[in-house]
Amino acid sequence: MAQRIQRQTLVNRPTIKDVARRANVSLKTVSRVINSEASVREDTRERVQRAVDELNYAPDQAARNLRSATSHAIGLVYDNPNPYYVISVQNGVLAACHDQGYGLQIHPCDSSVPDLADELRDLVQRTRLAGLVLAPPMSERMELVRYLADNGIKFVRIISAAEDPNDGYPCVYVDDRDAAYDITEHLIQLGHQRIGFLWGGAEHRSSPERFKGYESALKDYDIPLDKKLVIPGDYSFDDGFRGARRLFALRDRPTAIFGSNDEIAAGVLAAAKANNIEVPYELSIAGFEDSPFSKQSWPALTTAKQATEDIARHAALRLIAELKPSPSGSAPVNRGFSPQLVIRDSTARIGLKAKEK
Amino acid sequence: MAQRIQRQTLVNRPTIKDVARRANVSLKTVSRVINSEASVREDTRERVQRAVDELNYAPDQAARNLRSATSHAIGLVYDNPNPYYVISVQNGVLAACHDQGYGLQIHPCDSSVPDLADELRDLVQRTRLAGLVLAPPMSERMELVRYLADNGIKFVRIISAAEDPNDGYPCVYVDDRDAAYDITEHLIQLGHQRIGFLWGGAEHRSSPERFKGYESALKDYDIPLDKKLVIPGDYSFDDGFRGARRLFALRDRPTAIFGSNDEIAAGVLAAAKANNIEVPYELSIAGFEDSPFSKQSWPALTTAKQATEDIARHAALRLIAELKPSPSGSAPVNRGFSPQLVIRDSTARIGLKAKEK
DNA sequence: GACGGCTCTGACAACGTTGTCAATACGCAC
DNA sequence: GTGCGTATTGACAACGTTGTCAGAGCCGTC
Repeated sequence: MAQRIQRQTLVNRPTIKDVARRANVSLKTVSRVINSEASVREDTRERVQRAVDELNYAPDQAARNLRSATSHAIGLVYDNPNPYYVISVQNGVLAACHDQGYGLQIHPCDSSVPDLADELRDLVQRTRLAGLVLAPPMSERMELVRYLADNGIKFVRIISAAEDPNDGYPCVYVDDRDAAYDITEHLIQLGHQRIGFLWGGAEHRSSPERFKGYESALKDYDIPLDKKLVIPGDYSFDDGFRGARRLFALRDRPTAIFGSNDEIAAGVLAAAKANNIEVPYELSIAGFEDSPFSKQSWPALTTAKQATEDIARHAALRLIAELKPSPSGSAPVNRGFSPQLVIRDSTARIGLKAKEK
Repeated sequence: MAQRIQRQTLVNRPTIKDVARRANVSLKTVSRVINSEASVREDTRERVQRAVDELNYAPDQAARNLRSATSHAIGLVYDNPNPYYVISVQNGVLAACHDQGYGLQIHPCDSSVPDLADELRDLVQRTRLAGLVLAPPMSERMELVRYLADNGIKFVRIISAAEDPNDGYPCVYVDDRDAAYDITEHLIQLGHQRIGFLWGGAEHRSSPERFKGYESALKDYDIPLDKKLVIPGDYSFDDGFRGARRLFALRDRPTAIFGSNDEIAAGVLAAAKANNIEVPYELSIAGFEDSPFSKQSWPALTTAKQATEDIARHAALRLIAELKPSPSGSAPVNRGFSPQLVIRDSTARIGLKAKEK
């Protein structure tokens, strides 16, 4: 006589019904308390809350998502080869979700596929997502953004822009231009006049933004822009390596190179070593992003620190605020972030010798 | 019978009811087809499938999870400071989930909190997860594993072990010992006799496993183990840096250092540079893991390549197989993976000069 | 004391799916 | 033709929650 194993103890968790019975109210009232709706008498609310606490009740997400018009889960859409960036974004969004009692569906994707828009719409429908957080570069493809908006899909973009774009679509914006200006200015103030610039991927809006910062700092210091010092490429180590080699081959070599992100800068560093160029004494190198490895390379990289996790958290909070019927009447507002210059050992005054430092 | 072709909008996606009407069968039959249950006549199945395709129907996850005893979502639990590792694991698990029509809930956590077990149980209950994939080090904490099992929570562990532990709890295991042996042997065959070893975090079972591989290779080649060459530490750049400095301070310096992962090895590399020790000619360095930056450091790191994404994918497939009532009757089986030695430029024959290479 | 307009509460249906169980159809042996 | 076992199908309830709407209680006004 085999004793049949009981259904998992998992099943025995308390439901809204148990809470209602214990607090001696109806299901609906408990629901109201949980969702902090108005019009529940204070003493009733307390009684229900006590029952909730005693039973350690938590609403069932599946049931909630099924029934309510607006679900309690959002999606995070990204296509970024940089794990440091992705993890930071995930953690920021997760923190916001946890705070607000929302679930999170991560969705890495290939931004180059033609039917990405449909893919995202399907994702939202299938998993009943209340909205999406879009990371670059998807967040910057306007035809995609418009399609989503037209299909009634709520979202918040994380984008690169010097100021609030005010294009009618919600976002959190990062002022890459300003930070790139700071980096370039830092190099100029160290005495560098010939500063190479390695572009990031053209599909990211941050790339032209960073270039604009570079360009504008040069202009402010009356340094002519030499197009031979500006190399297109991708946000990758390999393109940093290749770009640096092209710059090294110039008759009039740059004394400093600004890589559009830390990976590019790491590539430049490797190329310098391969060519026996001593960093920072013969060549200053700056990156952008403040990845952990910018601290760990040798020498440690001068860079611009993005508060990626914070940015992502705010994007998610912005989205969730958008989703909830605003009780205070104040509409959520776009917010801007400015990366901060971080000076480390890969940049030095031009002509300085090792011993003098 | 008038057929209404409706444009699929967010509010109006097709339900199982629409499919049933179109295929002229009952709801239940459609459900059976979707879940590929037995006992549906072939022509009925085809008719339903056609309707599904035509309507582009996809089951609603929320409703499905709510109703069915076994939900269609699993969780991924990790606590790892290495973004490369985490992203690989995520992508592997996601691939499996996508394949099998499962949802994924990621759950980064702090493995040092005392009530982690309760946290995970709550997570499973609240989000109705059908099971968990546990990454190290949580996967290797037996009291946690037992607690989960006792509470009827299904899981599959990703663990470090030389062979199937056969401890009754399902896993996918990685033979770190064997790979560490290979790395050590590679160094020995290059002529190194004094090989430093930097431990990884003690809470990871991979750490002693890798040490055992090191130990056993030395023994096989009759090289006495010098305890002064073995330094405890964490899987971090900083501990690699500090450990290397301690080794450099020894009267009889090692000619090679085996760092338990690539980050440690990167720390060793930085320390070598800080001490003007030329790699690989004065010092060979090996890592473990094959992170992208092992290719990008200078010189590129000799390491062991773990097929992390594949491992994670199999762990998830193993879990899902466990969850489904096995139709073929074959119980899912634990599977082992062996990292492969990857020789790059950070290791060289002892005494070799730069020019000779 | 009837009434209107609040505030608060509850009964009930509904969301889209799967589990249970009964009903029907079919094939085959007698 | 009858009976029986198996294959296939469908009706209905149920999962746990929220939306709708109506009801109950209270207060102040005429």
